[in-house]
Amino acid sequence: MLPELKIQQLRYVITVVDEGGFNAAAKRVHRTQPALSMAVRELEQRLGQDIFERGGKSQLTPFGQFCLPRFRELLGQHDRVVKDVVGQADGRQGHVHIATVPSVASRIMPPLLADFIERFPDLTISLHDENAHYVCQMVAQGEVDLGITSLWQSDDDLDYTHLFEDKVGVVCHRSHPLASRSSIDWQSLQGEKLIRNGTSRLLMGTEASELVENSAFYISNMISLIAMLEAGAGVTTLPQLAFPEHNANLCFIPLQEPDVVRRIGLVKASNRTLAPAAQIMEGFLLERLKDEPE
Amino acid sequence: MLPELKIQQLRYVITVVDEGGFNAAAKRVHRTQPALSMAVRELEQRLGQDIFERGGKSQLTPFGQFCLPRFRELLGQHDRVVKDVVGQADGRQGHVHIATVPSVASRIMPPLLADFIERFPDLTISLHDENAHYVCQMVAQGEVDLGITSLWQSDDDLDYTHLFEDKVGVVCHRSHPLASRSSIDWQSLQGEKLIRNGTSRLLMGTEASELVENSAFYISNMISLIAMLEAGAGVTTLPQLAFPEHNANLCFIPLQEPDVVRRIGLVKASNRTLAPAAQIMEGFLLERLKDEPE
DNA sequence: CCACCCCATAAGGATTACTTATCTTTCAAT
DNA sequence: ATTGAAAGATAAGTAATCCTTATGGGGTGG
Repeated sequence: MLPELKIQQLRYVITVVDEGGFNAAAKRVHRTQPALSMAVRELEQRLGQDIFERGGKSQLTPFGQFCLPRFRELLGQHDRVVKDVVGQADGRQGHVHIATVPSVASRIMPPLLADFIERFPDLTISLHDENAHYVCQMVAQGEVDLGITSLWQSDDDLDYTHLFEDKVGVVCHRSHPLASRSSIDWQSLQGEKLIRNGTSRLLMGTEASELVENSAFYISNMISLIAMLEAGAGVTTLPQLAFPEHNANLCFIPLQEPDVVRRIGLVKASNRTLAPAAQIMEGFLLERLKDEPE
Repeated sequence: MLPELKIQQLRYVITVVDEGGFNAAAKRVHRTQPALSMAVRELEQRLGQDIFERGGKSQLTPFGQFCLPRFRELLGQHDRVVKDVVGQADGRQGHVHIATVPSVASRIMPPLLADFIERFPDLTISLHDENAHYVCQMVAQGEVDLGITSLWQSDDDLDYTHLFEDKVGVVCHRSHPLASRSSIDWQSLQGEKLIRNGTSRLLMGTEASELVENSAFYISNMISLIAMLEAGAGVTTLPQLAFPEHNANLCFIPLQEPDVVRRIGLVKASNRTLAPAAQIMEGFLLERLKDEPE
C-alpha cells in the first residue's frame, strides 16, 4: 500500500540538488544523465508529486523542499548503518569474548593479545579465566566466542581444535628429596603426601590413578596450593603451564611414567557462526598456537 | 565502493526474524519463500557475512544480531519518512500560506476557511493581509503559496485567475446630501471633499480620475478613514467589499458613471509548482469563489 | 521409517535499471 | 534574428534484477 523508497533514488535526488543539475549529478554517481532523469521521474510518479520543477533548472518544488531534508536524514542514517555493518562484517570493528583456563590466561595470552591488538587496533577483547569445565560451558552457552582449554568431555555442541600439549609433572619444594631428579615415575611418589588439585583428574585412568585416589588433600585455589607446597606440606602434580614459572622455592619435575599430558585446544560452538571479529581472532590463535608447545 | 542496502531486503530480514521463519515471513510480505531466501542470501553475499545461521531454524548469527537493531531503526525511519512524504504528497498533511487584501481577508475568508478546515482537518493555514501590491510581491517571492487580490500590474512571474468583481461606490455619512441617492455619477461628486485611500487608484484612467487628482486628503489606514467619514469630514470611494458591512453611520452608494470595478483574482507564482496542500486550497478557492460576487 | 515441514537450488519469465542515440528547449553570443 | 552550446526529455534496445514454479535435501516427530 505505502510505496517503498529506494536508497539509490534518494541518493540521485540529493546529488542532483547538491550538484545543481542532472548532468553534473550523473557524472558524480557514474551514471548517464537519462538514468537519473528516469529514476527521479519514476520516484515522482510513485509519490504523485513532482520533486523538481518541470521547466527550468533542476529547482526543487515546495514538495521537493519538504522531502529533501527527510531524504538527507534517511540517506545519512543508511550510510552510517552500512559503515557500521561492513566494518563489523570484515572484522575491522568488533569485540571478541574469550575464555581460557587460568594457566593459559596468564602464561600464553598476554604476549599474544598484545600482538593482536597491535595488528587489529579497532578490535576489543574480553578475556575470562575459568576452570576447564566452565570454559566449555561459557562457549556452549554463547557467553564467549572462543575458549582455550582442555576438553572437559566430548560435546556435540562444541567444536574442538587441538593446539598443543602440556606435560604434567610433579611439583615440590626445592629442598624435597625428589627435587634433584630430572624425571619421575609414579612409583617414586608412593608414600609421598600428594595434594590433589583441579588438574589431578588428568591422572585418572593412568597407572598413577591410585595415587590420586589415596590422596587426602584437595586444594582448588592455586595460590593456596602454592603456599602449601612452599611450606613443604607435600607434593602435587600440575601441567607445566600451570606451574608458576619463576618460583624460587618450588621445582617442577616431569613425570615420565606414565607420560601424562593435558591437551589444550581451541573450542567454539559448533552450531553457531562466529562473529567476524571472532573469526579473525580464531585465525590468529590457530596461526600462533598450533603445535607450539609453549 | 560501499554497498547499498535495499529497503526491501531489510524488511525481508526483519520479517523473517519476527515471524520466526522464511515460510511465515514470505506469506506476510506476499512473496514466495524462495524469493526471500534468495534476497537474504544476496544481501549476505554482498556483506560477506551470513545473517542467518546456515543449518537449522532461521536463527541469527552473531553478526545478524549486530545488524538487526540497526536494520530495524533504519527501516523504522524509512517508514516514517514515507508516511510523512506521502501524507504531504496527497495533500492530507501540510500548511498553506495565503495572502489577501484586507477586505477579502475579513469579509470573504472567514466562513470559507471555516469550511476548509472542516473538510481538511490535517491542513493548517496562515492568512496574511496586505495591500494588493504587497500581496503580489509575497506570492512572487514565494513567501506565500496563494494570493487573493486585484492584480497590481501584469507580471510574468504571476499567474492570475479571475474570481469575481467588486463594484466601487461612494461612501459618505448617512446625513450627507448624497446619502439618499441609489446611485451616483462622477459629476455629482464635484465639489465634494473627496478623501483618497489605497483603492483610489482604481478610478485612475476613468472619467472620474480628475476627482482623485484634485483631492487634497489621502488616508491609507482604513480605521482612520472610517473615523473621518463618520465625523462627516468628507466622502471617499471604496470597493463594496472594503466597505464595513454593518456600519450604522455610513452608507455606500454604487458609482454608476463610470462603472468602476475592482477585479479580484487568485494569484500564484507561475514558475513554481504549488505544494500539494496548496493545490488542494487552490481547487477549493476556485470552486467556492469563481464568479460569485460575494 | 516415513511423512512432513522448512529451507536451498534451478530454470524461466517479468520487471526494472541503465545505456546510446536523438530531440526539444533555453540561454547566450554574435 | 540566427546559431551554438548546454541541459533535460524521450525512445529503443540491452543488461541486470526480482520473482515465480518446480524440485532437491536435511532435519523432526509420529
